[in-house]
Amino acid sequence: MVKEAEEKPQRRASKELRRRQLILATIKSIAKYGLSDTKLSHVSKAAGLSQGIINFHFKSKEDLLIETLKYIRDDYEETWLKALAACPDEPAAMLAVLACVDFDASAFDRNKLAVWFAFWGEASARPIYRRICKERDEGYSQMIIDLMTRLAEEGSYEAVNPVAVSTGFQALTEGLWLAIHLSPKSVGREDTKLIALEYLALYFPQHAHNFKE
Amino acid sequence: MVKEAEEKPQRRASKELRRRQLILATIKSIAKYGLSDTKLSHVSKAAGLSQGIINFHFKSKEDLLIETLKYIRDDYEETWLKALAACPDEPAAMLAVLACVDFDASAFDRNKLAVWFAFWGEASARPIYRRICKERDEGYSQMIIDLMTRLAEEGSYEAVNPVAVSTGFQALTEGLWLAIHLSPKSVGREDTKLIALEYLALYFPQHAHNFKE
Amino acid sequence: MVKEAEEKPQRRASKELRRRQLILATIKSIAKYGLSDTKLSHVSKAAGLSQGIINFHFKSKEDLLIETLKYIRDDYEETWLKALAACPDEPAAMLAVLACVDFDASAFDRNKLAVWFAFWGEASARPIYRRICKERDEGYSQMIIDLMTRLAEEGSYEAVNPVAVSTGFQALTEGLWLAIHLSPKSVGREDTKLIALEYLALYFPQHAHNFKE
Amino acid sequence: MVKEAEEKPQRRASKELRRRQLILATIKSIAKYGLSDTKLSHVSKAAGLSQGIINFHFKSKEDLLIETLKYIRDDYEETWLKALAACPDEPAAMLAVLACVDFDASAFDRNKLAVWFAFWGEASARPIYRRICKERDEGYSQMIIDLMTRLAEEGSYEAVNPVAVSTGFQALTEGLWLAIHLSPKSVGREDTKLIALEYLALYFPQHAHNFKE
DNA sequence: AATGAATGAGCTTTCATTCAT
DNA sequence: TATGAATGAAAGCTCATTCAT
Repeated sequence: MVKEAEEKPQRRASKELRRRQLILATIKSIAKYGLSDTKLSHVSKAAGLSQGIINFHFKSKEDLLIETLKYIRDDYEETWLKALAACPDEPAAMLAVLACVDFDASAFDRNKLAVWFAFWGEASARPIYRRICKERDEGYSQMIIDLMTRLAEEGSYEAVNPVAVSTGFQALTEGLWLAIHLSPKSVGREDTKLIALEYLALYFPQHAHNFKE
Repeated sequence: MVKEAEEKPQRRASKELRRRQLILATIKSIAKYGLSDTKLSHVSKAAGLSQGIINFHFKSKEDLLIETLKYIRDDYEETWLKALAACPDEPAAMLAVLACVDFDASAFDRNKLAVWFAFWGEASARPIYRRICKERDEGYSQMIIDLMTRLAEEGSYEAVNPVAVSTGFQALTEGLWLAIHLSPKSVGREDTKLIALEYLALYFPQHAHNFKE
Repeated sequence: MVKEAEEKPQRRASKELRRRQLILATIKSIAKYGLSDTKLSHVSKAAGLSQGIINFHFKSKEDLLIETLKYIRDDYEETWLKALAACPDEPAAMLAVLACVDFDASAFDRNKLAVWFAFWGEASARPIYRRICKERDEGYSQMIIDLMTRLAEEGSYEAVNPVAVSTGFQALTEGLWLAIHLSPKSVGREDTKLIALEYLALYFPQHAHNFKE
Repeated sequence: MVKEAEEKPQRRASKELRRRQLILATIKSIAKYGLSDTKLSHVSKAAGLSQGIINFHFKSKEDLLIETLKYIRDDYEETWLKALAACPDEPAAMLAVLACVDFDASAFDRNKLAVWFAFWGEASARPIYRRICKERDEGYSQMIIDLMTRLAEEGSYEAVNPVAVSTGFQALTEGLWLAIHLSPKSVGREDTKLIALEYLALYFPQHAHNFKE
């Protein structure tokens, strides 16, 4: 029987599944209760499992939190990599996709946003969080710089400093996230998307048509 | 010696003074330990006072945290109001001042920055924090909109939507804060200041000279 | 050895068993330290368990106290119901049994007596205690009234007002408890029993023979 | 001036007044909050004075409580001594007065009643309270025994054992107090007074006319 | 692999007491 | 005498972690 042969891998898979399940429950709990009020009992309850389960799958609560942060770090990267993969290999189009994906219904998740802010909030006190947060930014940042560099060569954008503009672009995006985070009802994702696109259009006016919705 | 005065605070200080002293100690503690790891013992120790003192001057730990948040909200407003008061009453100059003040050595305080992120991190879970954070933004935001509206009338900036540009500007500033917050060593306040100023220059090119350092 | 079983309680006991165990420890503690000096540490130590156990099985200390009061309320009722069940169904005999059971070695428990006084002492300040104390009295009182009514019909006790006599009888009993409570060494349970029986004999002289020991 | 001569005594008197004031506030607080929830802040507030005042006039909180108990002990004795003084020197009349005074509007004070129960509640744990409570009973008890002995000699009450009847009488009175304490709304002082008087009438039928209202 | 009762360190909070004013 | 800010020991309670089942 095939089943027998798969038994062991299945068990491993199931273990991995449990961890995933608990990480997703942690994301929900952080969004709902905040990082400082997230208890393991919230998490296990949200996962529909028993109290002690977490210390069985994670070394400690701290470990669970770090794994949760790593999860959303990887998840974020995956999201924009996928978006880029589904788009023509032209820097302007790709930048436009990146500007959009952060605010698109398909990828945007209020809970994950809350988790980012939660860990950013503790970053000054916990180097490990800071490191993982920065890892997220660095990959993304490098991609933006590359794209802007390619774009700057395509057009005549000699004045544009890709590093600075990329820093600004990323800052703008994350600042707009804050606006949504604080005022989900009054700040819409459509508006913020337009603001991010316009930023690109201002710096790369010859490709402005790429940065219209 | 000045030190003596600090080590042995007057045994009987005014209530308002003590509260201030404790709030300042709370800011330090949040920056150092994070919001979720700030203990009252940290705060009272940082203030050089006894354990019980906090519940004597504040209803509870939660109350202390809220008062701390209100304190930095008011402190922030005071800072930019003062900066504006010391500057000629011209919208472009005033916007430039606002762009600079957030990154100027005179006003910038890494601890307070950490406190902002700490509370933003809990904002999704605690409406009271969210409300106070938004109050900070609203006054500032309104001032930016007013200035941009005046500037738009001065020059021929018909295409500029002051509300959207102001949202972007504030987002950019706060996003740049995040970059500093996460990478204090690699992201300099001079660089971020230039990025913020350039944002203004892009939208208001006829006043670009105002937005050079 | 039996001792071992007591010293090392089963690590996993049923919830109901633990609650009972903690309530009994609470009774001991109240008798020993008084209500105002009963600490959770006394209780958990008396139960041979750890500090945190109480908040695991009871919402709060207050909840534990209320459950303790309910326990002795129910325990008291059970005691006299059992005593009545073991006695012929004749009102005079039954009244005699009720007069005796409160002072009989078999049912009398100095600790529980102390607990009653402890809660009576707080009754004016805490409606919830008052309510539970009254519940105890009401069931008992009704039984006394019924028996006296039956007895009054049997003999020619037209002058006897069962409600008033029952109130007096219950008051006498509880007052005698106070005498024992305050002077356990000089006031004996045999003496008080005789006083209570004589009260009945005075009101129901035709059945006086029932009210001799 | 006379004033100078009196200055010192006045000061002492004023000190005594303060203590009295604080003891009265303690009685109110115990009735309102219970003994276990009576805080010095309640007492000083009820007295309209400042926090630290109590440790100035009493060695400690415990000392204040003991003095409060002594106060109501003396106050109680004073009450029935005065009532006896205003009554003809005949044992039956005097017993009737004693039966009444405990329930008479003139002397009855719900707060003091609550204080008695509060201290009785702690009596099993605190010998000092027990001692003072017993002191109250003893003087009163002796007076009752004396009166009953005199009465027994007057009439032909050979069968009456003054000690036992006196114990019963006092128990009845205190038990009726409990009924009032627990159910101030449903148990009236008129009813309890009649029950106490009837007890005397039953034991001393030849003087029954003395024990009618 | 999973449960959930039990633990106990560590937190916030209370409050009698002290003491500079 | 009197005040009330300050202290700090001690309490109740929380909750990550453990472990018998």
